[in-house]
Amino acid sequence: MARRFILKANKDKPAPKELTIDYASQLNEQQLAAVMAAGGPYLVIAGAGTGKTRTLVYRVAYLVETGVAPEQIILLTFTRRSANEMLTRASSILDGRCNRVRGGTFHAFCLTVLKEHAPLIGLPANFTILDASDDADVIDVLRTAKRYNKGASRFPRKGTLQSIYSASVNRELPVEEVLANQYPHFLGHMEAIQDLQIAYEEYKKQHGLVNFDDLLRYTVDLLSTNDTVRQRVSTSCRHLLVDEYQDTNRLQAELIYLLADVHRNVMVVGDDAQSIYRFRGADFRNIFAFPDQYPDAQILKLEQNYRSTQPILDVANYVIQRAKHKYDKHLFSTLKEGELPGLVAAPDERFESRFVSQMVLQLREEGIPLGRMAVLFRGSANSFDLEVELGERGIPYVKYGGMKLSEAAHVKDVLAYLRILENPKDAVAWNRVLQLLPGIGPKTAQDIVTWVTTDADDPFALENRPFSPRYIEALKALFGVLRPLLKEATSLTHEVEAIITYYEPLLKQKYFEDYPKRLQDLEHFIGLAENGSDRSSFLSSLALDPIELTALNAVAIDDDEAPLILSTIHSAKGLEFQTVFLIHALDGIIPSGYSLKEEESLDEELRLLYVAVTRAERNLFISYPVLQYRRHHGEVLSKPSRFVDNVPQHLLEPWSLIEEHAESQPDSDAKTGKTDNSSDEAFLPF
DNA sequence: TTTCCCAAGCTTTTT
DNA sequence: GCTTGGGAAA
Repeated sequence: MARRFILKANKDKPAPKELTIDYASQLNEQQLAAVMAAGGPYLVIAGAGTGKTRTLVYRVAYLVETGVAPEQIILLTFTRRSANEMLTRASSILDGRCNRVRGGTFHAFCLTVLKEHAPLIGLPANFTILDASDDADVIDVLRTAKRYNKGASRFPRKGTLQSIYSASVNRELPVEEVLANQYPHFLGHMEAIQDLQIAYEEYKKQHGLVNFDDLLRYTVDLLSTNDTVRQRVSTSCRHLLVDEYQDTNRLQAELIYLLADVHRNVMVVGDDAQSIYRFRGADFRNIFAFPDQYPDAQILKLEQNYRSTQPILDVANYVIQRAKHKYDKHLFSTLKEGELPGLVAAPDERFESRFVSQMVLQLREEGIPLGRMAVLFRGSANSFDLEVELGERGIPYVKYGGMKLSEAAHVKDVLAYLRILENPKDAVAWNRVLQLLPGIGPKTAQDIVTWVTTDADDPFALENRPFSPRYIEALKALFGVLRPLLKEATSLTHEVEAIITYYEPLLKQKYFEDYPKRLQDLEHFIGLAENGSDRSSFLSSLALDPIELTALNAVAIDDDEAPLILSTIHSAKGLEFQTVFLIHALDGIIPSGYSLKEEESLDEELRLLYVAVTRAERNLFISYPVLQYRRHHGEVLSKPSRFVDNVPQHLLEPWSLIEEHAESQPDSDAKTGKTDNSSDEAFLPF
């Protein structure tokens, strides 16, 4: 029988200093309860726009003010962007005292733990982090080596294998089950897939390679098997704050549990109606399992929405109640009045883009800054047409969720050289670098990688090596650049410059059509390296927090005014905007065509739409093109998203677009039944 | 073994 | 449209 011992307050202790922040006046009752909560486990259920971020920010400040050492507070979030934002806000309300609070993604946190304890789990301290495509490349090398690609029936491709293994780690399920659930057509290859996985795990360990999943998994392994380390790490995080708990997967929930081992001061915040990472193993049921995991957990709720007007919330409420799995949510706002959200039927994609750009300009005229408006969409390709239009009209924008700088082939090439310097056993990097040389293909690269990564003293030794004259000069040139950089400690900037000087001719040869554009990216890259501290953290931060390619260009275009935001719905999570445009609201896009088979994934698409709608504060436009271009079919009549179709007109007002000077109305398609005389109209001058 | 060319297949969301 | 796999020439 466990006993409880009550520690009495120390009467002699000086009274706590007065709090600098007047919490009661800045927070509502529910928020205040969460902010001033004592230690122990808490589950905070917070609907969209109810001040979740605000609550976390004040909680951090409150803890610091009441004497918790800032570095013992850990704020775990989903993106580095939101962690930074929260910590900046906390620091600003508390005159910088929150500066040393630790915050970041699960992955980044795990990285710091692993860097410190790498040897304990058989990893070299200079291990490299693989992004998803590097990870797939490792798998591909082994897949080819084992000749699985030669079989009679189709074997999964590298990317598919990567997803299979990743799902198995994140959901803590055997590969067998992942195959049965998601890839039944590959069940015939089960043994080969399992065998390949063993080889793959072995290969990664041998070459000091760690993928995103490994960061989580190794940390959980380390903390659950090593009591000393667990207690030490847990003690160093006296207060755990976890944002977006509905998007954690089993592994992450387990990690939190281990981190809270010593003190159980863990506050998780989330909204089950906003869970949108099922594809990555997230399970919104985690949030309901929390009280089972922590039987003494207290449940707090934030219910009042401060973000949006009631008409916007009415649409959100209407939408979410269509879910098969019902949510106990009904958002209400203090802002009763507001514009009715619009459902814009554009004749085609061009019209939709013109509508958005014109409306953006009009609203800017009315005084709304560009940076307070956002265009959201399901997949990053959905905004291509709009991007062209914005470019033509000279409207600056940043796009989140598109191509990342570090995903561009030429940047990956340069990163590969750096990775070799960091970890000379990094076989993926070697492979990439070697295959850039004329005369070296997959086979030769493999052979060279073997001898280069097994020689402990000097990877660049050529004596007794079975090289061929076909490529030896090129190889010597490569080694000639890398060897001095590896031997002598120089600055990161110098390394990057030396590498780019060497790489430039190769770049010119490989991409002669658009090589100046790529060279420009590399110039940006040098700039980043100049700001980066050391090579190791530069590489890992690029892997864990890749830089949006358009962000760099947008800064170049205009640095006076914050640009318009273009973002996938996923990347817009947790953010809010004065005006939101949701474009391409089509059946097959949102909900995505892939989700139609399963009720559960269909629900997730619905939650995604819910997230998009609840980003808006004042104006919301949902638009879709009536004619859609489809690759093999040409122009096709599309179906508006089933989620917004048939929303009563008093909630979502139909708009139609009329060409200026045109006599006749554009084809109002009878099937949609939307364009009638009561519709609002927007004019599109040329 | 590399490299070049052509056909076929796939194509969401992210750390 | 872009990657991947196969086949053939160098």
